[in-house]
Amino acid sequence: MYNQLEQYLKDNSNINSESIQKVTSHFKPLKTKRNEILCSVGQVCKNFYFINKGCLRMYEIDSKGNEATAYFALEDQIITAITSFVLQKPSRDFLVSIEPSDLLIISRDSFFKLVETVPEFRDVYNKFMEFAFIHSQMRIYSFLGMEGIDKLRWVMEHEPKLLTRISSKAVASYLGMTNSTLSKLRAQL
Amino acid sequence: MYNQLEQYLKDNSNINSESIQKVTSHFKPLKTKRNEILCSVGQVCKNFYFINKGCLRMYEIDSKGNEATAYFALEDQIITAITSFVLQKPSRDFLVSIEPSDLLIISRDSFFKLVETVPEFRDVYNKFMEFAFIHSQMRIYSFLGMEGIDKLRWVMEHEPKLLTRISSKAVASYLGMTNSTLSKLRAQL
DNA sequence: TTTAATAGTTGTCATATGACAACGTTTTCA
DNA sequence: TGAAAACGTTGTCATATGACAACTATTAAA
Repeated sequence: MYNQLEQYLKDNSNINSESIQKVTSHFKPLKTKRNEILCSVGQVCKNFYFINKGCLRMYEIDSKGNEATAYFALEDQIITAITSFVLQKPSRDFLVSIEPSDLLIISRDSFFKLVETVPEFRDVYNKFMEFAFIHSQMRIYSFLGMEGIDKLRWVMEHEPKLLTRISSKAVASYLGMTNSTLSKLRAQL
Repeated sequence: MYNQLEQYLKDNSNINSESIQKVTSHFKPLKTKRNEILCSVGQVCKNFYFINKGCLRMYEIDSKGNEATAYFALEDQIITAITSFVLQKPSRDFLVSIEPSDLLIISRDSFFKLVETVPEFRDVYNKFMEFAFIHSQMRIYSFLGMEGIDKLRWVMEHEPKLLTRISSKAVASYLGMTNSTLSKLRAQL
């Protein structure tokens, strides 16, 4: 149940067994179906998730009704509706399972209590933030001024799993294009 | 000299006078001209900056020779070529002054020593990361699938200073469009 | 101050992409 | 299993934006 999370903690800090025990004890298993909403627009996000199996997606719906995906998280990754989780303001995003998923869930209170009391867990959080930021920068850069075909190639190179596993529609919303455009670009390759 | 930095530290943590003293003592003043390069592509970024006066810009040049601006930092903000600074890999970005600027500079070694030894400074760093990430998310979202005119309106609403202070060319590279397009959009308003 | 370089504006034209629709395929769930 | 919904593909057409160029305005440097 906690093997993957333990490995994640070890990979991202110099954490010892005792602290691992302390940290993992605050995570509870949660099974979701496909398309289950973990955080909805307007809600204040109260939880943080580790993915044992499955896939979550964070996205918003803009003023024209179009979806824009911020990111996807697969196995052995952590995710939350970060802006809302951090600032405790109503979320502009949906956090949704796009596959039936086995998750580990921790409340915000427990999460930040651990951040304060377990230095290694604080390191894990900071690394997560750094990674999230760096990933986000890569996308801004990579996508600004890039043509559709190049965005597609970028994802093929950097996040190929997305293309095999996730619906074209969702990938298109991640690339900032319509699904019909993505379909035509795929045909061009 | 250190008034603004002190205020910044106070605004972003519950730091006491002693720690303020300890932190600020590691920052050294640095005056730059216009268009001075603080970190170049290929360099590993070794410093972190606080801006007393002036403006810095972080950008990259893509494979087609087009500039893409990640962000601008004005007075009372901190900035570095973050990805390189964090990962200590050669930077893909330029960090450049776009005005003559009065900066405070701290080396990466001192910076992370402070992060480890001064809990309040660690908080400041984490807040910076959180802010940087959240800002970056806002842009990804806001710009994905948005038309040029709406991106321009977004900046007018969220970062109006950029439009009055920074060259159109640089703003265009921040919005992911050419300067001629930006110019035409401005005429439309 | 003068000259050169840079930046901004505007026009024309080509093109990538969105909007929409038609259609076939796959998935869902009763 | 069968019906309905969702998804993916492909076509047509309209349009926003890039590329390029010509010109003006502004800024920098000698």
